[in-house]
Amino acid sequence: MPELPEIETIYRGIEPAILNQRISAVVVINHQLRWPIPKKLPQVLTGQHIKAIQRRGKYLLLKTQTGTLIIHLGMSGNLQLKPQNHTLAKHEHVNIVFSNGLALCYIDPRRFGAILWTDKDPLQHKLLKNLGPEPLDRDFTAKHLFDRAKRCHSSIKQFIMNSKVVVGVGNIYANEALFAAKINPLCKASSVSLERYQLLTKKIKAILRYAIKHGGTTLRDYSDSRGQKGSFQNKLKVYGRQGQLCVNCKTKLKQIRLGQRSTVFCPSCQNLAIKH
DNA sequence: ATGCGGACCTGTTAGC
DNA sequence: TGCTAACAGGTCCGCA
Repeated sequence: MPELPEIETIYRGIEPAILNQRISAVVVINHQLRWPIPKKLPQVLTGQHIKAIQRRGKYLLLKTQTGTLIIHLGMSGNLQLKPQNHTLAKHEHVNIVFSNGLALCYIDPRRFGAILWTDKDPLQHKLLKNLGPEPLDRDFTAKHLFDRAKRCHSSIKQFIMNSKVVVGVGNIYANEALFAAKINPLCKASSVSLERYQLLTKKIKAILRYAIKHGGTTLRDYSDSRGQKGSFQNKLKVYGRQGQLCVNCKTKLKQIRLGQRSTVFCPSCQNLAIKH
């Protein structure tokens, strides 16, 4: 489900509803996510206030007086705001109930997501401390990619999907950004020129911003915290369009698998190998 | 240090 | 119609 634009959309939806709110109850229906939800969570959270909410890559951080709740939505997770007396959805695993009567509901069919607690600096948590820069921040630059790529042997697509290189670029937006920058996804990251990385950096930023503006991409079941679907799926130029014609040159789009992920590109427009 | 495949899960769809 | 296999928005872990 969620890449950076989807997480950002969820973040913007829940922030005004739960900031400074008091947690009146925490109900865990199923502890078994990617890692077990800490047993002590209801005890730790109840009575606390949400002091700040932050997104780091695809992680959401909910800070209270005593620590931080680290939430990752995995492949199929979602957060929904509902009245506290709502009926439970299928695959609804956690409810965080606030004194304003709203419940923040964690729903995740595949349970690849995670809900963890830390009382230390969350950015130094094992899962977050090695993350690369935020793609929409100033320190995400062409030079950063170019320098980092020198010691990388993988393809450009796997390179930009590596969260140690840059966070938030998942399969959909990796495909779209490489198409926009006219780079073949199979091309070695180390063979891409600084000039081409300048174009790619611009395209990644532009596509992520544009997707956020459109509320993210709803392929099957993604929706924001109020149940609203995204619309960026209508703007996709290559992802999911294998066999259809390139919007630029009418060549048939090709699909391959790269690192077990579906990869779609235009063999004509994205012909950049070593040259640029 | 880097890279690869497997693992974690359920649901939907394509193909026979 | 029904069964099976492949695939789906992520990413950690163990091993080479």
